[in-house]
Amino acid sequence: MSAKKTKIAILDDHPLIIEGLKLLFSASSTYEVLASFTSAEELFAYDNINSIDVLLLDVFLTDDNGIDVCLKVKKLHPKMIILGMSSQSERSIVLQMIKNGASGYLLKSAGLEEFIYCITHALNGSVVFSKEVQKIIDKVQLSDLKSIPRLTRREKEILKLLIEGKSTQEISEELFLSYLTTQTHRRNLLSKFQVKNVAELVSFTIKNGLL
Amino acid sequence: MSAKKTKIAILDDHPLIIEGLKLLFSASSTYEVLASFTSAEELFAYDNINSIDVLLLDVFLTDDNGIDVCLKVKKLHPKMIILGMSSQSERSIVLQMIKNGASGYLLKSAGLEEFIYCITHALNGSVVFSKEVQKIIDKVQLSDLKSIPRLTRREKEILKLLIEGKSTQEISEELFLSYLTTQTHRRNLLSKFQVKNVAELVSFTIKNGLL
DNA sequence: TTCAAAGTACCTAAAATCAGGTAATTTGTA
DNA sequence: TACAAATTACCTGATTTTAGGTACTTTGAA
Repeated sequence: MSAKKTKIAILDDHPLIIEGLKLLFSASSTYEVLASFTSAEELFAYDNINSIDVLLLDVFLTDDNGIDVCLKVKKLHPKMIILGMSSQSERSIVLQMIKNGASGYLLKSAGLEEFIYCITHALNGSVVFSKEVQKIIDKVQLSDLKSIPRLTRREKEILKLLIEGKSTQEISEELFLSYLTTQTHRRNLLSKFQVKNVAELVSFTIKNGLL
Repeated sequence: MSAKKTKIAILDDHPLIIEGLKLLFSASSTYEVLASFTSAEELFAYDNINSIDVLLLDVFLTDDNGIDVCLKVKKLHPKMIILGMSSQSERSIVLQMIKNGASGYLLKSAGLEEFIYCITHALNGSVVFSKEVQKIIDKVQLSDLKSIPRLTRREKEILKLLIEGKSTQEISEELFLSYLTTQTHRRNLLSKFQVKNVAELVSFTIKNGLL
């Protein structure tokens, strides 16, 4: 009797992680790694994408944003189970992933059994987190209606320069904007992120792997 | 004829990475993974530490700072070849690792062949970098005499609060300091890091995994 | 015990940020 | 094409940061 194995796909830009995961499932009688990708384009170009049961999705990709990828995949393939992964985790990013349709979130530092455990339960329809992630989820913080705001192109540009430590004056010159315009964008950024100064803005942005 | 294999140890708090690396070397006739650790304590407690030829060292450990670990290991075991690894890399952190005795630096996103290649060359006495790291090294930036400064206890406290977006006033109240004292520490931080505002300070600190 | 480093605190003044507005033009898309 | 969103720009004023000093006390290590 040839039981069909659950087909896993991996999207991660770390070949080592991919190898580790492949190894992890190689001995399994219930799971098999169908394919692995190091960029979102590869995934979307994959012609057998409909066969994927579970997608293990790295959230911090070099070219893409895992949160957006998650949403896009879920729109196109609603039945696919997606589990987010990253090395560090910020509460807000985990919640955002769930909001975008992910069935769970794992830290890459999770033990090997945890991976198996989480995948199994996600397939059963649960939303699952690895232990460390669960800890973060559990501590309810005031700060956490704070979802990740959608930024405009201009705002992203300015945010990037702010992170580099540029002043309003310098940003204005670099982008050929009026000092006052830059100030407006700056203010809108603080307001969108619900932070009260640029330090906090920078901190939040980097910790969440945005930009 | 039993040629002695080169003995590799791995210090990384990601079990998956460890598995991936083990797999990578499992087929090799010249290398073998002697041991793996998920914390610096484990490494230092290892009784066969003297047999290690090459240490693959994750720079962003949850409990320890890879840069410090590197220095400590090199002091105790000068002949051990150390290769730094991380997911992202900042020029300054790579340089700091080399300064502390590392023989090279790899991005975890490096291809599998790159790992082998770099280890081989490091054993021959070269200082090696994976491709992506080399790119970063190559672009000489003005900013890069900027080594990572040594901070005092107080400065670390204040830096932490600055990252949280706290103002001078708030920090003073929280630490029971005069407003003017906090201002002095703040100024010293900017000066030590050679940055010109708190945004850049926060950015540099987080990107380098300090604190 | 002695000396350097760390921690504390104060002064002044320029520069930049933050916060509250308003409003015209341009862009993208339904 | 019509409407919403984005981009641009200006005004004012309070608050905070940045930058240059000096100087006394405490702490820790040689």
